[in-house]
Amino acid sequence: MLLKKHTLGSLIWLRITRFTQQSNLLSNDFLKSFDITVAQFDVLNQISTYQPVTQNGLAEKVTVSEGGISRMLARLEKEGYIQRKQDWKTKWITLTAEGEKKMEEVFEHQLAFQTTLVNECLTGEEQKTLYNLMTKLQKNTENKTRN
Amino acid sequence: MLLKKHTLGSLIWLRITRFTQQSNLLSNDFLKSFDITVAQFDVLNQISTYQPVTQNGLAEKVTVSEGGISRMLARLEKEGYIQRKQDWKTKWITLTAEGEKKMEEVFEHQLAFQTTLVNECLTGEEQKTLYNLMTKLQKNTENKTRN
DNA sequence: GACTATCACTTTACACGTCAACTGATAATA
DNA sequence: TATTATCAGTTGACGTGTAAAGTGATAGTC
Repeated sequence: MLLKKHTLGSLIWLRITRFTQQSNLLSNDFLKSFDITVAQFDVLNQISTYQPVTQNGLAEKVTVSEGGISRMLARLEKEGYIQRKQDWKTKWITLTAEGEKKMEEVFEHQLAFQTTLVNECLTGEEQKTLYNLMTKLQKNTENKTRN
Repeated sequence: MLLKKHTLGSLIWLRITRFTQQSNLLSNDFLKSFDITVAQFDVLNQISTYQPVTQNGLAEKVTVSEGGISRMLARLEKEGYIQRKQDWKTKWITLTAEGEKKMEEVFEHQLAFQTTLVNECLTGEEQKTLYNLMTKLQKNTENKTRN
């Protein structure tokens, strides 16, 4: 019996997986000069946007487990980028002055880096299309995760 | 001064990152019943397609570092799914009978799982478009990695 | 006031990824 | 033969993800 080796869906999945892996490599390499990783940038960026925010809320924003965000924040706190204030049962996260400064320093470069990677190979129209399709796909997947 | 918070490129990047993370969660959860992870499936699948293959070759196929593939294969060998045969300077990787059996058992289910995730939210036409755009993007990124 | 529940977070054990330093097999040369 | 280079893979230190068990603060109930 002849078995199907792949479908359009599985090919898409493969491309996305490889892209993510490779683009993280590039980003980490780039961010090394700022002494920060792409995961740390992602978290700091979300805090900067949504602060003050609880750990739970942050975990949801960056799609990471509670345990994962706990460890990440411990590191960022040790580095002096963020602070946690216990209030009632929850801890509220904010950037420290040093964290704000770091983000100011890094943000535009990382944004330019990501933007260039896409601009180099896709037209504006193509980017809009890709964004719409990826949004559909991601939202569908997100809904399934909530169960 | 008003700073730009994001570009189409960075929004795409975010969607892709979140999708990857969430879809890996779902896949791992699904594959748990087969006692295998999505990373292991990916590697076994590549071996099954390209065997016999060297560790170097395999590392490139799955976009993982030499060290990473070495550890992964050590695990898979311990589980009895693959074997490594030293020949000259290189080690050639093949699936064992048990590995073949595992893949036969898992493959179609994982393929169906991935396919469904995409079919649920995108039309055939949209899938073709997404595949083409992701291919462009991934290839562009891949080229940059080679330097 | 003591018991229990619950929420928010932490910790542990482990998978999987990186880089950089190391090892082992072969080849090439003095 | 001894020295050195090189290629292929391994290992160590560490970042980041998970699940599941543990902890500490608060609330509700007997």
